[in-house]
Parts: sequence; structure tokens; C-alpha cells
Amino acid sequence: MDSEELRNAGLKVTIPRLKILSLLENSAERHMTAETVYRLLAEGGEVIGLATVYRALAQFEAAGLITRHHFDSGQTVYELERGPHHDHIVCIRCGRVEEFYDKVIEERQREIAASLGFTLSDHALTLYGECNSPDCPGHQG
Amino acid sequence: MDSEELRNAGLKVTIPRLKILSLLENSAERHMTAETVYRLLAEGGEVIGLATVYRALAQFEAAGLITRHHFDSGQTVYELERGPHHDHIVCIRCGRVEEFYDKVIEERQREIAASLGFTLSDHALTLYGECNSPDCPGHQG
DNA sequence: TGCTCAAACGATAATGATTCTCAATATAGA
DNA sequence: TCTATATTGAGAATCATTATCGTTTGAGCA
Repeated sequence: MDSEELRNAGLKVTIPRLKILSLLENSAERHMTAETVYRLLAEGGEVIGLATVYRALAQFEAAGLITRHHFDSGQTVYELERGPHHDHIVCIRCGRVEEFYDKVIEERQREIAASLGFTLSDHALTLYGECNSPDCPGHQG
Repeated sequence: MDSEELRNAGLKVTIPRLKILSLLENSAERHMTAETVYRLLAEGGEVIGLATVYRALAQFEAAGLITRHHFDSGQTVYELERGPHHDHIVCIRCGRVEEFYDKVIEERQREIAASLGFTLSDHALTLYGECNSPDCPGHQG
């Protein structure tokens, strides 16, 4: 249960935190901005202060429950830490985000960091391009 | 000359733009925030409005003269587009930025995008870790 | 179950980065 | 040089995020 996750993370179990965690777990969209979390909760009748949303997201991130990404588009999104590590590809037209994992790239990153004298602790790889989904506004045909 | 670059970019040649471009070309530090550009110019006796700095950087980026990066640390930096493409590794302690290029990673990215149905137009890869420079505050020994 | 207190909440003020507004000024071309 | 237009600078406005602070709530215990 979500209560467990919060307790394990050393966080007090509160209604707002449970609602936010639940939203992150049950939404079709895995990548959300703080604003989006706030809005979706409000639309679902759960009005939680925006400050609380930001606080909770920061705490969840510190606890390792979620991950934060700064895309070059400028938007900051949060995503539930679930399953193995992966990177992202973002459509520059419709904003759709897909995930991928590539073993070769992961390995090369470690080697590169080592060769430059760095102890690698994290990385961010995001590809940008045009998706060819029929729903994408840039889709031809 | 810089005037050429501006003209080629379709931008009117003005004093502020020349100063900013010159700073980017002649500074030891290749990665700067808008604030930094503003401050360095001011320290050099060239007081250029902050709004103008932001505008010029945005125009230079649109013209392809410089590139903007949003690091996960939150800072937005600009860098002169010079020489071949490269990615970055940032020290999480001292903020030092190094560049690198890896052919294997570049190729894998294209393949991945294609396999996901995207037409790749750009990418951002940043590694985060601890550098082992003697000047880094986290350096041991 | 009720009590107590620190932690968390929500509203809103504050902050920091970036963009916009607009009157004054500078540039490119005739 | 003159003119039309683009650019500049100062400061207001905006946007995302964080801090403040009085009120409320959760967790442990009698």
C-alpha cells in the first residue's frame, strides 16, 4: 500500500501525500509537472495546496520514490521511479514522452566518465524529434 | 569578424550584440548563464541591460550561433556553437563542466529514435558526477 | 479513546529567472 | 544626411518555485 511506501521513506502518512502518490501511480501519463499534479487533483475534487504539491514532490524525490527531469524545452517533470532505469525521447511538436533503455549507451557513459576522471553518479539523456503518431499535430497525411 | 556572423544570421549589427558575442568567443569559460554574461560585461565596464542580454542570447540561439542547455541542477547555460557536436559532464560539487564526444553513443541514439518511430532532430546528454580535481571542494587528500 | 506536540498543511508573500512594455536611441539604406 | 524601422534599457509583469506563518493533523502514549 502507499502508506507503506511513505513510512519506509521516513515520511509521515498524510492525506495530501497519499493523494499525490496515488495520482502518480494511477495516471496514464507518467510524466507530470507540479502544476499538472495540482490541476489533476483539483479536477478530481481533491484540492491540495500548490505549495504542498511542490513540497511533497521534493520529498518524494529526496526519498527516491520519484525522479525529476529538466527538459531543454524548459519544463520540469516528475515521474514515478518504477522498474529499471530508462531515458526519454520527447516529441518537439506534441510533447509526447516515450522511454527507452540502451545497454550500450549506459556502458559507454561509465567509461567516458572514468576516462575524464569523474565518478559518475547520475546522467540525463533526452532525445528530441518528431514522432509520427497520427495524433501529432505535425503528422503528414 | 563578428559583424559578419551577425549579418549572416540576419541580425542587425549593434554594439551590445557585438560585445556579447565577443565575450562568448573570448572567455575561458565556455558555458555561461545569462546572469554571468551580464555580470562579466559589467565588470569589464560594458553595462548592457539584462533584458538585452536575454534577447541577444535568444536570437543567437535561434540563429544557431549558440546552444542552450538546461542542466538538471536547474541552471540554464549558453555556449558558443563551435567545432563538432559534443555532450557534457558536470561536477555535482563544483559545477565544472567538461565536454566529450562519443561516436558509439551518437550512433545508438539515431538507431533508438528510428526504432521508436521518431525523426531525431536533437538530443541532450549530460553526465553528473564528482570530478577529482584538486580544486573541487569535495576532493579528498 | 483522548491528549500532546512536532510535523504538515494551505494561503499567500517572497524570490529568482525570464519576458514584456514602451519611450528613447541607433542602424541600414536611400 | 534623412527616414523608417529595429534595438535598447529601465522597470513592470509574469511564471515557476520556495519561504513564512498561523492553523490543522498524525503518531505515540496514558
